[in-house]
Amino acid sequence: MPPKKDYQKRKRLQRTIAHLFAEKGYHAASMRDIARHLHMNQASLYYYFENKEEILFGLMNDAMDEALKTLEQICASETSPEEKLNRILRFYTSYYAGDQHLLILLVNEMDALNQEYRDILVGKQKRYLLLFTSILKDLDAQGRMKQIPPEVASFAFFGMVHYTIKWYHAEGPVGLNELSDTFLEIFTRGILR
Amino acid sequence: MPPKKDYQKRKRLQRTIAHLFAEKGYHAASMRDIARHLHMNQASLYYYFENKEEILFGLMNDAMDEALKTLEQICASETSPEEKLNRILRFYTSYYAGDQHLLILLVNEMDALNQEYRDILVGKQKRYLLLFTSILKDLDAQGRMKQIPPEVASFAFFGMVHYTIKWYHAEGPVGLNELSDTFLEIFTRGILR
DNA sequence: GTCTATACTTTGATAGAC
DNA sequence: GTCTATCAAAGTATAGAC
Repeated sequence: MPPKKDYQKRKRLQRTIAHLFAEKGYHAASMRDIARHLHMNQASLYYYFENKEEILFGLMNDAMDEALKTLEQICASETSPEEKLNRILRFYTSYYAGDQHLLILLVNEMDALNQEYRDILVGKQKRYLLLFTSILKDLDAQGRMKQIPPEVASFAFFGMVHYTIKWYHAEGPVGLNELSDTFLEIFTRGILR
Repeated sequence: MPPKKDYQKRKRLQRTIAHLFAEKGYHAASMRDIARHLHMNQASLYYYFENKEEILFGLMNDAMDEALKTLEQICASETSPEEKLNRILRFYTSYYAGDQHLLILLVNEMDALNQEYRDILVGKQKRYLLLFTSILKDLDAQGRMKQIPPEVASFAFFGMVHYTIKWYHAEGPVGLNELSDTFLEIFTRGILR
């Protein structure tokens, strides 16, 4: 199947759909909902997209690629492991200044995809995890880290950060910088004096 | 609408349905799927349950009540804040020895419920958060805690723990006790020496 | 209590005019 | 490119026999 025309508009539509998918959930948002949201006819959607699942995959895949690219840049940079963690946290919190919906999709909607699509994203997630864990192993090689399974520590980090989609609002009392700093403190040094 | 009879069987059916909802997701699991899974006719489900949504709410509400009860007991006990955190972690990891599906539903499927149902559960979640945060404030009153917004710390904790549903398997290399201990260490003291 | 049969709604997707 | 009209499939739920 040849790629559809009008990439500009396609991208623009995708971004709006991301909001809808994130707010209502992929399954709960029907193609009619989407069309209404875009002020366009339902049938017209099929000019830009193959089908509903392809929309979701496109969104998640692009978001995953961008996250991977960012993490790769951070890992390749000549800075301390702690500064790398700091930059990763800044990247995550930047989602909330801009488009947190993509993070919501990545966390919530993996199961909505078919096997083929899911395999692709899971593969990229594994690379992502590996890259992150390598930072912790650098810390460990410097003798700075406790005897903690690096994977458990990685998942603890992701859990802490990804869970923000369930409670954090950038308009609330906690600012983005404070959030980021607090997470770094908790993860590296804990909550106790 | 009067409550249905045969509570024993209803409970038994509910438990199986919890597995299906957790594995496929609430929306993706149809009443036909459920019936097939239970080796029973689709129509027969409506003898035990009012409708599909009531099944999910019943499961989540029971799970939430049990979690609240446990947390209340822990908070009321005469032990140190750290021991309380330890017991809470043990309670969470016990989900994985037994029925992690309920935790998955609580984390994933809140949006699937209608406003009325959701309000009930959100109310209980808020009580849960308040109780947990009170433990951190006890620590703070003892002067043992860093200058960290208690709510952010609470959510960091829940994030770390709830995220296990995305990656942890009790059959894997990391045992339940090790998981629990590691989480307590990371949360209270961090990953660095 | 469990079944067959079916009503009714919503869904994703397509055909074809313009 | 966008629309109207429509389809087949799948969804939840109910009626009523046994």
